[in-house]
Amino acid sequence: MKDHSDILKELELKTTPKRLAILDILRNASIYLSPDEVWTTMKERFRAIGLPTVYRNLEELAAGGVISKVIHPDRKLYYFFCGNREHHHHFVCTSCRKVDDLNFCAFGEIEKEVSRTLNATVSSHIMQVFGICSDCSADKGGRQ
Amino acid sequence: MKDHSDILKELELKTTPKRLAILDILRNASIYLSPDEVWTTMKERFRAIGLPTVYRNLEELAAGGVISKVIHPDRKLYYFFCGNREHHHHFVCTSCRKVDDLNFCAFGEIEKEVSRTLNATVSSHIMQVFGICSDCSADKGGRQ
DNA sequence: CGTCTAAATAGAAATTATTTTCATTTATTC
DNA sequence: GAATAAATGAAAATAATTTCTATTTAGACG
Repeated sequence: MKDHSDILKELELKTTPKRLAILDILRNASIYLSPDEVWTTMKERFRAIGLPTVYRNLEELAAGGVISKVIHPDRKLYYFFCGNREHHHHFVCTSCRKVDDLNFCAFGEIEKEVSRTLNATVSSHIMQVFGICSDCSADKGGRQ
Repeated sequence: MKDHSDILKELELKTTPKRLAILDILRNASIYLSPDEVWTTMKERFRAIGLPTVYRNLEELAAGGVISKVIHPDRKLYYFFCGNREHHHHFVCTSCRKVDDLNFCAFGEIEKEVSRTLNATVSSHIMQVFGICSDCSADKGGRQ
C-alpha cells in the first residue's frame, strides 16, 4: 500500500515534513477542514509554520487529486482527504462536516443535454451536495 | 407583463431608483456581471452610489429569486437576470459570459441516491456548468 | 399634498481570506 | 558532501465583502 511519501513522489513534490504533516492531518481528520484549521494543528507540531505554506500545499495536493475541496454556499473553501481517484462527487454533512463519496455523476447526461440543446461544449463543473448525515439526524431525532 | 417595479413590490422591497437601476443593468446585460462591474455602470448613472448598496441589493434580489448567481471556479461571484422561476441550473460560457438555462436537474436522483446509500437528507446543492457556447466556438473554429 | 416611520443609502473603516514577495532553508541529485 | 531547484517563513499586499452610523428617502396615512 502506498504511504504518504510515495503519494508525494508520484506528484513530483518533495517529501518535506510539513507536506507530510498536512497530508497526515487531513487523513486523520475524517471531516473537512479549513486552511486556517489545518494551520492551527500545524502550529502544534511545528515551531515555525507559515499560513502560506498551508495554502500552497493544500492547493498542490488538491491539484494532484490527493485531497478534495468543499466549496460551501458562503464560498469558503475546505479540504479533506479522498482516496477515490475516479471522477465523483461528495455529500457533505453541514452539521458534523463529514464527507461521503457519491458514486453518481449526472455530468455525462448534462454534457449531452448541453450539446444537444445549446450546441455548446462543457469544460468543467462544480457540484456540491449539502445535507444532514444519518448520524446527525439520529442525534436530533432522538431515535439514537 | 410585470415591470421591475412590480417585481420589487412582490419581494416587499422599496422601489428605489438605485434598486431599479441595478435590476435594469442586469436585465440588459445578457451576460453575468460582477458586483464591481455593476457598480461601475451605476457610477455612470448616479452621482453618489456606494459599493455596499450594490452588494446589498444584489443579495436581496438574489434572495428573492429575481436574479441568479454564478460561482466561478475561482469562487468569484457574478450575477445575472433570470426570469425562470422554476428550479433549474445554468450553463455559463466562460468565454463571452453568456448564461443559458438548463432545463435539467439531476437533483431528484441524487437525493434518492443519498437517501438510499447514506440514509442522509439533502438540504441544498451547488451546481455550475462551465464551457464554451456555440457562438464562441464558432469564432474560434473559423467556421463562422 | 405635508407628515411620519421604517427602510435604504453613502462613505469610511473594518474584516477576512488569500496571495505575493523575497531572502533563507532544505530535500534531492550526483 | 556539494550543487541546485524546490520549499518555506515572515511580512506585506491584495481584494472581495461586510459593518457601522449618520443621513436620506419611499411609501403609508391623514
